[in-house]
Amino acid sequence: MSFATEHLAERLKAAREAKGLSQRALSKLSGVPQSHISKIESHAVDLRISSLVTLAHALELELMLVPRQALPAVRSVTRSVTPKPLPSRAEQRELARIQNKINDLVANAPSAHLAALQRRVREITQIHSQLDVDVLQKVRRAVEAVEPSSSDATIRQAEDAIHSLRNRLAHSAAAYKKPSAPRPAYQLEEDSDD
Amino acid sequence: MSFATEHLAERLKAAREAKGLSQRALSKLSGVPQSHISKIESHAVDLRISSLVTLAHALELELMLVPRQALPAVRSVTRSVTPKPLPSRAEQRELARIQNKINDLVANAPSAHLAALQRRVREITQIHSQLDVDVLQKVRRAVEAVEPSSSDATIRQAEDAIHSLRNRLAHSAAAYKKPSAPRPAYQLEEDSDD
DNA sequence: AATAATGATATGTTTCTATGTATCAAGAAC
DNA sequence: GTTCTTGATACATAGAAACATATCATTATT
Repeated sequence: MSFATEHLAERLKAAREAKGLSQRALSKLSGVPQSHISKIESHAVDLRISSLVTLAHALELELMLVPRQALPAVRSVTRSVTPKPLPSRAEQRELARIQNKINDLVANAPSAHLAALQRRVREITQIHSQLDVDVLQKVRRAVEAVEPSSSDATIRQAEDAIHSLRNRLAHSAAAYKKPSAPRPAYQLEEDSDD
Repeated sequence: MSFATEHLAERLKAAREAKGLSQRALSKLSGVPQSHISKIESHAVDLRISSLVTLAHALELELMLVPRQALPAVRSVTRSVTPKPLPSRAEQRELARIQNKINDLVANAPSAHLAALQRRVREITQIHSQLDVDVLQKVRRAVEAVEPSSSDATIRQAEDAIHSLRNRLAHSAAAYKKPSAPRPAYQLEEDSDD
């Protein structure tokens, strides 16, 4: 339909994919229906700002108005942000199964304890840095072993597994916090487009 | 109404005012109704992207999705863009009168010649850098002296006045093309808000 | 004092987003 | 080969933006 905003939609889509999220996953995360996300990404709608901002925030993006003059510099800065590598399919799968299991547990036998775990797991899926599938499998098995009627020991085991996974992640994630070395001073000259 | 997009509206308003445009002027420039602009600036609507982009473009702004990580750096770049000083009321007035006169002339006696002049004048109002009111007045008188029935000499005079005005502007405007000296390397640390 | 320009508002109509729910074909995983 | 998952698409509905037009009080300008 050409609203001269296609590149925004493209960026949204790229950001979603860079995070390894499906439209449905982003839908859950943002509250925006999957059908709508699809329409947006295929340039079928002239969406409202609130929608765009909602989606952007879910993808850790910020909507900004940038002076034309500053565009080249901003683009250069933006490009310099190192994207996190995507987890493999297998890893995504393990993470999904872990999350599902915990969600079930929370649904069947709610507790502050489990809720905390749930949050932690979500946190992990967000960070989703490099992970061994083996490690993930171990965690998953520990989690899947838990039943609403399980002993505290079983739960503890799963908890510990998740906890150590989280710590490991916190470490490797730190590497991405402050990306590449300080950049050379940028210029504000004119510049060709992307 | 709080759409978490107030700052965008604020930026639009600030940009408009920085250009010395009234809501009606911006309306003409962008095609967006004045009433709508007012609503937008007072956070009364959750506007569509097309509207935002239209207005932004009229104000030489670009709508961008910026990774959270890059926000501080982008802000720093954006801030570094030196805004042009506003022309005084008196200058605005002179410019408006010149423009009106030429518009009338074009309407009454269209010609490629006049159209070119019209474009040039619009260009000047866009650049709107510092100008002596005296100089503007002189130009205005030259322009206002022209009637559809005027001699070529009269028209020539107006033309010359505008031409020299333009050249003078091109000079002083160059000073803003490359703003302040090269900046120090920026950092990508976290940062407080505006 | 009279005039013009400004931003905020009102109304009535048209258009389209946003949402919920559901289906579908293509491809991936088991 | 069957089941899941994916993105695209359909449809009905509610609510809101967009628009044209006009008014109004306030503030500048002459």
